[in-house]
Amino acid sequence: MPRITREEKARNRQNIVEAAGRLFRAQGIDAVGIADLMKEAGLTHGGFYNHFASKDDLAAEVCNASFASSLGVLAQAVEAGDEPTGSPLRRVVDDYLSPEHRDAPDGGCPSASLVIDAGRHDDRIQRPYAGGVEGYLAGFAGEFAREADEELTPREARERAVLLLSQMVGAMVLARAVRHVEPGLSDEILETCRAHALD
Amino acid sequence: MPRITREEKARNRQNIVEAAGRLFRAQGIDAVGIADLMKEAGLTHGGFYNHFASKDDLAAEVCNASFASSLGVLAQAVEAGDEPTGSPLRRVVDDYLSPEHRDAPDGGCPSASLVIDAGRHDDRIQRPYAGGVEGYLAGFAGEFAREADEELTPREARERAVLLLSQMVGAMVLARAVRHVEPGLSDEILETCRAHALD
DNA sequence: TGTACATCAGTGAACGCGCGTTCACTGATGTAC
DNA sequence: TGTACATCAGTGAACGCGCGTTCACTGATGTAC
Repeated sequence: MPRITREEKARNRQNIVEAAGRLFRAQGIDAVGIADLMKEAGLTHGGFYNHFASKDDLAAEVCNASFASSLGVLAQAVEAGDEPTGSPLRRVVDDYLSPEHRDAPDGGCPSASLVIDAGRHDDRIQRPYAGGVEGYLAGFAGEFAREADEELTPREARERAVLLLSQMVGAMVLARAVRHVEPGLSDEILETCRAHALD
Repeated sequence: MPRITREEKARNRQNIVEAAGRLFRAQGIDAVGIADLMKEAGLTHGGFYNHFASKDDLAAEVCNASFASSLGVLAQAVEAGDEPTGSPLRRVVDDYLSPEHRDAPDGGCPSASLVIDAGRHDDRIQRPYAGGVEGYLAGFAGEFAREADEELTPREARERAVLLLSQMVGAMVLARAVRHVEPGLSDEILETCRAHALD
C-alpha cells in the first residue's frame, strides 16, 4: 500500500494530532498509548516516528494545537459581539460550565483537561499550556474592559479575568471528578458557578 | 529479621498509607510505583500485599485518609474561631492560596492534587473524593452562615461555599500547572484569588 | 511523455524497560502445652 | 515460667504485561533522464 502522497502524509499527521488531542484531553497524556492514538487516527503504531521524534514531542504540539483551537472559539464568540444572546462572556461561561462540556472533555477546553498533566510534565508541555492560559486571560480581560466601558481599570479587568478563569477551571475539574458517583453534586457545582461567575 | 510485632505491622501499614498519601498528591497515583512508595515507607516492595489487596485498594484508603486529615485541619481552624488573625475562612483561604501550599502538594489539600486522578480512576477513588468535597463544602457553608449571622439563607451559604471551593481549587491547579515556566503568572493567580475570594 | 530507479510512509514483529503482582524463603513472634 | 512449634511480615527474585521505541520490509510515489 505505501508509499503515499505528500498531501496524504500531511493529512495523516494532522489526523494524528487531532486524534491525540481528543484522547489526551479525555484520558490524560500518560493514559493514552502510541498504539491507541495511531489506531484512532486510522494508522498502525510503527509509523508514528515518521511524524514525531517522541511522544513528548507530540504532546507539546497537541497542547499548542488544542489551545489554538480553543482560543479560536473564544475569539469567535467575542467577535460575534452581543448579538445572539447576551454578552460574549455570558455565552462563553454558559458553554464552558455546561453539562455537555463536562461530559465531553475530548473536545473541550484544554485548560481544564490538561491542567494536571501540564503540572506533571516537563517544560515542553508547560510552556504551551501557560501560553494558552495567558491567551484566555487576555481574552477575558479585554472583554471585561469592553463591556464595562471605561469603568474598569486594566488592572481590575485583568483581576476579574483571573478570578473568572480560576472559578471556571475549578468548577469543571471538580464537576468531572465527582460526576459518576455524585451527579447531583456535579450539576450543582456547574449550575452555581454558571449563575454567579459573572457577579 | 522478620517476623515482627503486631504493633510494628500496624505502624508499617500506617507508614505505607502516609508515604503513599504524600507521593500520590505530589506526583499523581499512576506516576508512583509500589516499589517507590514502599521505599518511602522504609520497606521493600514484596511486602506490600501483606497489607493491601491491590494498588487501587491502597489508593482508595489513601484518598479517604488524606481527606480526613485535611478536613481535620479545616475543622481545627473553624474551632479556633476569630482568635489569632481574622475569621477562620480568611485564614483557610490565605493558607490554601499560599505559595507554600502550591509548592508542597504532598502535604496539601487532596481536592486540588487528586482532582484529575479521581476523575480518571474508578468509583473506589471517586467516592471518597466526592465525600471529601462534600466535607469541604459543608465546612465552608457552615462558616459562611456563622459569620453572616442570620443574613444568609442556608442556600446562599451553600452557594458561596461552592463558589469559594471552585475558585480555590481552580487557582491552585492553575498556579501549579504554570509554576515552572511562568512563576509570575503563578503568583498572580494565587494573589488575585487570595485578595478577592471572599468578596 | 515514457521509462528506471531511488525514496520513504506505512506495516507489524521485536526490543528493552518498568510496572503490578506472585512466590519461595527466612526467622522472630505468637501460641499451645 | 519454659519449651516446641506454627504462623506470617518482610525480602528480593521472578512473572506477565503493556508501554515507548526500533527495525527490516514493502511497494507506490517522486524524480531524473
